[in-house]
Amino acid sequence: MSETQRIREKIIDAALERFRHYGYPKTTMAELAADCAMSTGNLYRFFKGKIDIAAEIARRETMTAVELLEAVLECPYRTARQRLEDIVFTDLRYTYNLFENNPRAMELAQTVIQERPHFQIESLRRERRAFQRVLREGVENGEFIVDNIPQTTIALQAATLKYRFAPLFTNQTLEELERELAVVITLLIRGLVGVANQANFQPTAVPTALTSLSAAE
Amino acid sequence: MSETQRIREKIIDAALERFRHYGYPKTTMAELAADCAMSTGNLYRFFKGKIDIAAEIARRETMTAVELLEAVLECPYRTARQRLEDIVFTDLRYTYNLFENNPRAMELAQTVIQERPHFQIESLRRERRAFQRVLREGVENGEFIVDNIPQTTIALQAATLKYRFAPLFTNQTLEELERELAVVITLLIRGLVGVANQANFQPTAVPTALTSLSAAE
DNA sequence: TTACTAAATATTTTGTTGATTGTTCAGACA
DNA sequence: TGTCTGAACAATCAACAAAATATTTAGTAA
Repeated sequence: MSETQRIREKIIDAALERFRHYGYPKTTMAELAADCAMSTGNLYRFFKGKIDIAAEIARRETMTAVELLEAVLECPYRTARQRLEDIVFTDLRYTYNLFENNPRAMELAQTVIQERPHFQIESLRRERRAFQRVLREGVENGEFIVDNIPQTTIALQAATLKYRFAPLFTNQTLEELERELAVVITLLIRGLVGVANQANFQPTAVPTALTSLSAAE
Repeated sequence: MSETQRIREKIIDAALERFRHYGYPKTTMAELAADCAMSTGNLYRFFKGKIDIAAEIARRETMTAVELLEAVLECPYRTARQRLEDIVFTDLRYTYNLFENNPRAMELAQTVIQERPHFQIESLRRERRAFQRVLREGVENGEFIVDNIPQTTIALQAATLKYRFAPLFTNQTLEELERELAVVITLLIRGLVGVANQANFQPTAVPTALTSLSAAE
């Protein structure tokens, strides 16, 4: 890791700590500089501005979310249907817990999206890759019948929109959201599978937690 | 109509006019009172407060939306599938146009929801009745196979959430949203119809406008 | 030249004040 | 008695100054 990179990490660490404790607006560049034992002006050699520090933190958060999805997809011996369920439930639980046990995270996300509208588009695009991968797998092994994979990927993402920023739309509990999502995903999957696979079709049940989402971080 | 009711209408009319032109916050109770040739204090005999006037206006807007849905559902000789498509596209187009050609409407809606959280729940409940009616019809005539109608109604509503307050989530054009919704609803309907009806299943095409949504009001 | 500081400057936030506005209520009027 | 007014009161807003903060830059040291 380059020296520049190392210093960037130090700044990020300091910001992570302060944003979590005091929130984005109450954290000053002077404080971050002091934490890193450098002058305020020097921060600007590592980040273009304050919002860029927040954007980098938010970006990493979405990256770890996507990595979590990819880890879930690595799990062997699962049908495409199961993988799709894994994705949406993991996604719901991850974002729900993130916003639940870290109230500042929502504020940070909204600030970044407000200042950098492209951020949201990129995050959605990254998440969509996981959907698309599962869809393609399912089509290849004959489990799904889809004529236009990119379009259907977008549709799946749109139909499960509510379960990403759930706390933004509703104050339902995680359990309620999970039960609701199970019905939604049942419908969607029945829409994806071919006639042959509908014979013994069972509704989706709320799966038990796939990964232990520790409260820390 | 009682005299009290008549005066309430007069107040609503004045508020409608002023909210549309100057917005909710810039409209004063004194102005509304003057419009109705009464004292400020007297307004409070007809509405509990300023927000209640806004809430009544918003409630009526949702009522006409629901009435529009019900009118669409009156259209004879349509399959349950077509009716479901009618609902979601009508809904999308109605709300999109409402917020499009009346920028104050969004502000009003958000103010009311903020102050009266129950408002949104009630609106969704009313809209859900239309979904549920179609679902029940579809099940009765064998077109749909649904084991739990209320649950599935909620799921349908959740999956099409994006297409109600669309301008809130995205700056996509109506055409883009329509194309996307067509794919979503195709998936959902394939998830609803029984195996027997999947034989010659065709994707949903974006329907031409069902009703002429005049720009006025 | 490169990495940095510290001061200069631009922008944003905060606090304060007066004015405006929402709401209540004592009393007038019919 | 029931309807309504207008003043009283409370809450909110708007404007502006002061302070805090973000960002830029001139200058220093290695």
